[in-house]
Amino acid sequence: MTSEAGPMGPMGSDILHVDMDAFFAAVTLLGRPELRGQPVIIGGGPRGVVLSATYEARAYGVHSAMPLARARRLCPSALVLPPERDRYQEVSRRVMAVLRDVTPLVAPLSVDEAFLDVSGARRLFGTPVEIARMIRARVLADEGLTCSVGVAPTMFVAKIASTRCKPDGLLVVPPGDVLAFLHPLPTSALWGVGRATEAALDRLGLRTIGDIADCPLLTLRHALGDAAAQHLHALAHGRDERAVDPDTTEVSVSAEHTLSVDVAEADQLARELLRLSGQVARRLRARGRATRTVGIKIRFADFTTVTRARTLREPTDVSQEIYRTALALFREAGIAGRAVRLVGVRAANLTEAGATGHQLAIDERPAAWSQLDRATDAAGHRFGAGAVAPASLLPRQPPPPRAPKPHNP
DNA sequence: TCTGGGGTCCTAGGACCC
DNA sequence: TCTGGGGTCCTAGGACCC
Repeated sequence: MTSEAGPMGPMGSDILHVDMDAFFAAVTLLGRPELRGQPVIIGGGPRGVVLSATYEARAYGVHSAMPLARARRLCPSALVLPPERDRYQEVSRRVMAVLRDVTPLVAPLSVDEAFLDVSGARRLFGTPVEIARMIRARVLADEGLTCSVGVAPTMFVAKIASTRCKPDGLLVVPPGDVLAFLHPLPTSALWGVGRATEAALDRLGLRTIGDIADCPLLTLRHALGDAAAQHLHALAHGRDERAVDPDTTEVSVSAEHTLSVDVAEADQLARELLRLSGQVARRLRARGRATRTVGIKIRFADFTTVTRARTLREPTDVSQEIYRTALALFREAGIAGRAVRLVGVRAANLTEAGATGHQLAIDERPAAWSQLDRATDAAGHRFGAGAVAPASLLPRQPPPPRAPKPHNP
């Protein structure tokens, strides 16, 4: 709980939301300056979606999460480039470091967004607005990238503010202006209102945030359930008790993959589960964590999705154990023969690795599997991820030429 | 339009315990 | 024998976010 007030008191606009503009596209364009000013879309794959698009492409109606096929139709002149995730991560780390130079109270929301509580930084760096200007200038000078910053008394108002001043903007919402700022906005501007909730609100005749504020809580509760109703009602009145929390400990780790064509063959799906289990386990080990609940996700050709999960007696970070559980879940799910478009593996219920004494079955020699993982991780560090893989994941060799049958006269 | 991959949080129902 | 109520843990599904 960081409720300490800055020199302006607890009611100042001390929360910043920093949001990079068209982040993936902007970073990619740093390496391709000749493309500046043109419609560029980041995305790829036979069944891909738009991950990011320049504002020139957005002018044609292209936006994030849109199927690439549709984006291409809307904007045939756009250049579609593959994502460069490592570069995005790298730039993200440096931008977050700029923010942490201002205050340790930085809560990253994703690679390209973060909240800051600057109430303790006034003495060093000035008012929140001055800090926002400084951050924008430094990110531009250091990285050649623009960002938009919302400044407000609460996290969610700061977030809406940054969204409404994009791109390359700065918007301050003083405490006294919060309700006048919020109430005319459509319900969908609220954090937590997506398609389904917007439709439910619409059925109640609620179109703006002001409408929600005026609606009795009980009515909202019937339509949305307890938690969502409370949440939205509070937000609509400008109330948001959350503090900027720099703790970023994950609750789960997952890996999933959409196959380039639908697959019904069990062996091929099992190989995919093996690969994804390895990815999940490797990430767990890299973070020093272990999982007690292993889950799988299967999406069929018709887009219906099932999940299955199993909680283990002891946490594990061993690739083979995660795979064995995932495979058992897959076999027990009774979906043999159906055409699958996506498979996923998830680890939840995370603990610190080694926090509990390993109590292991004697017959399965997990110590040996664990050693294999460590060796694989080390090789991955030296030779790049994927340098060492289970034999069943290696590209399949053509069958060896058949030896001529010995003549046995 | 034909829908990625990484996450978080909530709900509802069942098992189990007291 | 018909029958409470609360708490915790687990699973499946879904909404939502970037």
